[in-house]
Amino acid sequence: MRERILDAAEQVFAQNGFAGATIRDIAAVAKTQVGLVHHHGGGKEALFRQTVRRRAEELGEARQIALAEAKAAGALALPDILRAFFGPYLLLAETGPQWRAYARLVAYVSTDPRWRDLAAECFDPTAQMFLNEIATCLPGRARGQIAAGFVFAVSAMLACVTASWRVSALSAAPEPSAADQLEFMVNYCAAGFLAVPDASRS
Amino acid sequence: MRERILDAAEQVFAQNGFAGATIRDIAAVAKTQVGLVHHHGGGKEALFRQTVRRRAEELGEARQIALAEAKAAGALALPDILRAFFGPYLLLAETGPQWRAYARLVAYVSTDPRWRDLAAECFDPTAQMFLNEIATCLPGRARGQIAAGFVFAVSAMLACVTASWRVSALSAAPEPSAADQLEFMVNYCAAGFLAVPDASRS
DNA sequence: GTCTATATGTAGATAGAC
DNA sequence: GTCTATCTACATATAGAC
Repeated sequence: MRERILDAAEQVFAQNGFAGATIRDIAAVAKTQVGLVHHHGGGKEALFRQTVRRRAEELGEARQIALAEAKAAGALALPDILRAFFGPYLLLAETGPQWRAYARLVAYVSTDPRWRDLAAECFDPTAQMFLNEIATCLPGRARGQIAAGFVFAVSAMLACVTASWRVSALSAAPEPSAADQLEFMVNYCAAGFLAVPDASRS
Repeated sequence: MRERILDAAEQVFAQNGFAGATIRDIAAVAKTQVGLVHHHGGGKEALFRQTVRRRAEELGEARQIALAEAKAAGALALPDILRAFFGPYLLLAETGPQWRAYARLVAYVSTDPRWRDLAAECFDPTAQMFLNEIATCLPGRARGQIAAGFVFAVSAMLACVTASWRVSALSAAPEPSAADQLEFMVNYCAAGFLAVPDASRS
């Protein structure tokens, strides 16, 4: 039951945001009662935090494994690092709508200062790990610039999933495959990072 | 009075999203009554649409003027186009918190399918104009790829404004000046666009 | 146009039977 | 653990006096 409620909560929160979601909607999706959602979820806010945390853990682990595998395969270049970051999520996003909906949740959490602590708890450890790898590929760049480039890359990835309908509307083109999206993002962001001027040579 | 209500609505909507905002909050910020907000705004949804439209028009005009001025100054290169797109907003964002809050509103509208028509109405005309200019700089690239790169650039700009606190948190660096942010984004996105492979030469 | 008062619905949360 | 019934608060919206 607990799992079913979390699944339902995730879907409703992703679709409507925190304020727009209602316990009643969640109960309806989970085919259960309002009281049970409270019983298992511990209130609306606690339920929200649980849903974000649950997938953040799984995704963070997949990314760290992908990074470790890329490292084992040889010296890490910038595109390899980005692929290890983007790839696991795009793979998961293909497994079903739940992981696609999660992108909206992450976008929601990572731009709202209200969830600052949740974002820090769920996303910062993995982010710092990738930031360190990127920094070793780009010696001489200021840490702030690398962090800015990384936040751009994350927002691009989220836009890729949450706003693909806008890309289609603007270009009258069909949606590309996940593999094409991955290569596009890796190329775009790697080039963007390399364009950051080296602060130590000026 | 109407202006004061729109100002208040914009602030509250940007801070809490559509569902999280309440007419009561808006009335309180505008220092007026709930009934008046309905009277002038025509209901919550109509009020929301008005707030988004009002600034979209002003921003779109500023961008088109910047583009025309850049064109008059000589041949348009990719960084010139991006500067004409990013620059006007970053300038406005420095004039006060209202324009900074607007970035959250735009991010909200442009990722939620519920506001699809509003996004199309407010943002597409200007977007198409810039897409066309970018396309002439990048002959041979598929329109879909250019649109994807453009959506990335927009999301990066929004992230720059709405998630600058996350950049600071990740890097322990102070926030850069608006001029530095502009140059960073122009460099990053221009390089990203140029990395898109030419579909006509394969 | 402005304000008070109110109608109507629905939110989150809980109490208590089984 | 599960379900029904209900409490309390606050949401949008409107009616009607001034």
